[in-house]
Amino acid sequence: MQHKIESTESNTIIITYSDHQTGTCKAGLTAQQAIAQYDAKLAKRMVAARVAGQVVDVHTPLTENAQVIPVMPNEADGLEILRHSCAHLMAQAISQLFPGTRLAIGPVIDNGFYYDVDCGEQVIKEEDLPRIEKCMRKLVAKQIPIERQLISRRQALDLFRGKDEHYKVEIIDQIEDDAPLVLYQQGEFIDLCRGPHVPHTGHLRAFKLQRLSGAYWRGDSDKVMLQRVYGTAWADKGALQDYLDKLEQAKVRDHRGLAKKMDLFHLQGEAPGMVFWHPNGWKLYQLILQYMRRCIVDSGYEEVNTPQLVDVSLWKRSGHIDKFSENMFFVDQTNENRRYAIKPMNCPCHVQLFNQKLRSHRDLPLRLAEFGSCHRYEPSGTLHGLLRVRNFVQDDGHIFCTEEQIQQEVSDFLDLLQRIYKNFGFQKIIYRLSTRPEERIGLEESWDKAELALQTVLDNKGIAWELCEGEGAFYGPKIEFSLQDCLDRIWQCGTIQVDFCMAKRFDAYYIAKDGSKCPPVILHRAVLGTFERFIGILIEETAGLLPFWLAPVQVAVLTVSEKHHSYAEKLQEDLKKLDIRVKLDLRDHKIGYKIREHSVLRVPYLLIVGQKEVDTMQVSVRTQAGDHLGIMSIEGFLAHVKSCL
RNA sequence: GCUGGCGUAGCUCAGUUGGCAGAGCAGCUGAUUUGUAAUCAGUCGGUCGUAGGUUCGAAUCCUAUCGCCAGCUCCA
Repeated sequence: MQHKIESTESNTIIITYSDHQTGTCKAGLTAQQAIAQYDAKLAKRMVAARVAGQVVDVHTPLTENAQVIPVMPNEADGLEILRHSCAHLMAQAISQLFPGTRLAIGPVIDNGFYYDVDCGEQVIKEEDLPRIEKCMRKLVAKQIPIERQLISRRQALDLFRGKDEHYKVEIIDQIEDDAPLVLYQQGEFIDLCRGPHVPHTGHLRAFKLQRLSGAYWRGDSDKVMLQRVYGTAWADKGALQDYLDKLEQAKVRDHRGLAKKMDLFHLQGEAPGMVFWHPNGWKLYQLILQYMRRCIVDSGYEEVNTPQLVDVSLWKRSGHIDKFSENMFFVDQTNENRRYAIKPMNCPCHVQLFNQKLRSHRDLPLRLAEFGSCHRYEPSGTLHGLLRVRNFVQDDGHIFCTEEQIQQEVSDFLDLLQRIYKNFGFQKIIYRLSTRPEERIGLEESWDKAELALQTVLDNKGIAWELCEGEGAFYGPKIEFSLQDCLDRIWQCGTIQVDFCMAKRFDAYYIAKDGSKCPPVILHRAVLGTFERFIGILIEETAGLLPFWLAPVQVAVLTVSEKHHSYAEKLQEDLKKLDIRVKLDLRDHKIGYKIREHSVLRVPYLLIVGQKEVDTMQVSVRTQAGDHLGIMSIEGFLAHVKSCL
């Protein structure tokens, strides 16, 4: 189907190229033809055109004077089009190989694309992916033209109903706009799509299907589950290979593998989602905890500790039983005929602490902190190493304050958080504001106030943030502070949540200036989030090469032979006295063997001790990265370490 | 929880069509006394995740179950 060519007053229009040269052409010429006048090679390789700033298909006819720039496959817009077309190509191949397949959606994602399909009884297996790829390549070789068509809503509905494509029908039904719908056709394959697309399948040269998974139709777990096929696509084979190599490299940073190598922790089936910390891992954990303890004390918090098992009556009152019980563990103590909940959060207990005294406005803000062990029953399919567990400790805290104090407290918290993340070496923090969810407690006007307060602080600090509508906690909106793992998956770590509800539920109040009783606002906040997740991310961020201050073992002393043992032992004692975490390796192995082993364990510094060092009372220093720092005195080594901190 | 895949020695992994459970590393023993990412030899080690079933015979086929992996839903 051809585009309708609008008549123009003059038959000739002026086009401007990317280098600001101008030319003329007949109205109705396509963007590609216009580019071809200027550079035929470019026109052949272009995947789309930017006409007057709008990205459109190459076949789009030009109707008025405009700048016309080719969109090439290696630029961002071009790649996106390429990937989108690749999703269609894959859907075409799947439709051929799995007759009766119904298509849902096939969008572009970071680095690639996916398509959700419903093959009825047929199951796409991992081993089918090469088959689908092969079919795709055949379609590529045919250079099938990809044609755009405009179609009325009625025609579209008839078409897709006729094909029994009920997902497409549902999508069309939900498009409110009365404008004509856009179809793209390549060979026998037709899909509803906004486009633009590459002009023919021959442009899709570098792609790979990656994995399969299930995905609910419209992301709703009550709806049918579709089969999702993921793929990646690039401008050329080199870029594709670079990306695949990068993925392999990233997997080396996976904290689960590194934890094994570094002997940090393990998980086992009898305690799903709960961590067995090994000595090295627990050292790291404690170092971070002690650091956080110093930070919060310096920031005006008081540390407390509260029970892990609390009678369900308290959780009924807090609202957790209503809104959160699916995520809670319970303990039935039958000989007492009592039911306890294992705490999923510390907040209700902190309110109990607040309530133990009559509080004055002069006591506010009251900042309570707790490194309390919490348990949450997370669905089994969501558990993921340290990044998603069922038993965790947060660097949790609750600030009891007045409404007027919210902004200052949130602002101070953000400063603290940014300082701490920087100290751990994180550059990229993702800020998200999550607003009221459907399941919630509290008054609408309280939510209005709380959401506004958080947004104001973010804006005042000039922070770029995303809005996550409906994703707040049941008791209040929150700012989430997220970090990314080795595969760029986003994990929420820190958070600050405004809560106007919890205090009222527990009749918590303070005496205001005018003598009246007022419920305090409670700010729930955590900088790291959970130690578990934070450590997982930290390991991936550093690829296990922890900064010196966090290395479980900071220095290993390795002897060349038995003759050097007593000197090495003395060295160990001296370093211990200086609070350096040191390990001595006197085993009967060659020095290369010992170096390899401690390098794998990611020990930052290896001190090699042989005859030369014994004679001169020095050490030979090697870094984990394999750099030789030469032979130096202990003092010289310590000075070097200090200079690197 | 859902979909798909996987589960074999401490670790990383082979194991063909159903036919005696394997390798490398680690461990242990011995030799070796070593100079910057794996010294040599010998040796130990497994109810093949668990429970049923089919079969003359199951790591292999079937069913259930637990766990893990990827994604979905959910979430720090």
